[in-house]
Amino acid sequence: MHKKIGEVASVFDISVDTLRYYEKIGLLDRVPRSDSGVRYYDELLIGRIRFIRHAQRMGFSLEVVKELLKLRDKPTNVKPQVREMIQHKLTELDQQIQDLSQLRDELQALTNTCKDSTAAYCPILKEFEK
Amino acid sequence: MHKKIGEVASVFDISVDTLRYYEKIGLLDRVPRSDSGVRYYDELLIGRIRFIRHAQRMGFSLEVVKELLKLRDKPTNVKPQVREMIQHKLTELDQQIQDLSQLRDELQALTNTCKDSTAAYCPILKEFEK
DNA sequence: CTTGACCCTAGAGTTAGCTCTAGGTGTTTA
DNA sequence: TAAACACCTAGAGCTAACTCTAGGGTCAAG
Repeated sequence: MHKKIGEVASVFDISVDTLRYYEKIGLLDRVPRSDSGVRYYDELLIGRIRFIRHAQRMGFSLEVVKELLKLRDKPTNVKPQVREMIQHKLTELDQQIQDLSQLRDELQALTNTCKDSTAAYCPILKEFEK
Repeated sequence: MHKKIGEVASVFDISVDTLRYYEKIGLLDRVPRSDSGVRYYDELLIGRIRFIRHAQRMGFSLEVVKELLKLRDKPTNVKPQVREMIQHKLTELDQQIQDLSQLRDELQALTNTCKDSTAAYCPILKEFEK
């Protein structure tokens, strides 16, 4: 049942370097080694890695994932803290989406500037002078 | 009329380091120096910096800005190339916006999982195990 | 008994766009 | 004349999340 690093890596489609890196930065405690030093990951560890990847996919930085892992390790009720972290991320995402949307609209307007133009110079580049 | 680096920096609200950096990476040619080695920026150079900052605000990386500057320096009609670069950026932005929106929706769904829950454990953290 | 596939470590390199450091020159104000 | 302040250079450091390098160990198959 216990998997070596290469096997775990292919399960999650990440590199062995990434797994060693997670250990190095303390996202995982020191992974148990065989006598010859080979890492062996049990189901608990693999669950932890799954958690990390999932949280990361949800847009959380590894630093925040670390905090989430701490909360996960706590036996107490941690809903309020977790909810707050998610709320914070939601707010951040909304801001990012808004910023990008505004940018897109401005760029769109820029291409319209140029549309059907018969000018010899490029009106878009001219716009960047402002 | 010619401005020293500190003055230019404050015009654009950037640091002098940033201006020297732009020169170092070839976004600006070697800026003319006084006998004692002090940089002096004329209107042409300042226009170029304005162009850089504007293009950067529009979401282009400095590498792409470099290409835009090359096009700007060309006397020939460059509209098609520029339009294509803008189109490319637009596509990229649309993808990013879509990705972030999906993320937001998933996170939102996650907080709903938890809402009004009376469970002792945190359903959100549970969700990350999957 | 050697080749190849895997594993190990410590530490350096990557990316973008700055930002800072150390050590020095020049200019301006009290 | 001396302190304060802006300028100069070369090069290192920062962030995040890896990715790679060098040098070496372990193990099964042929």
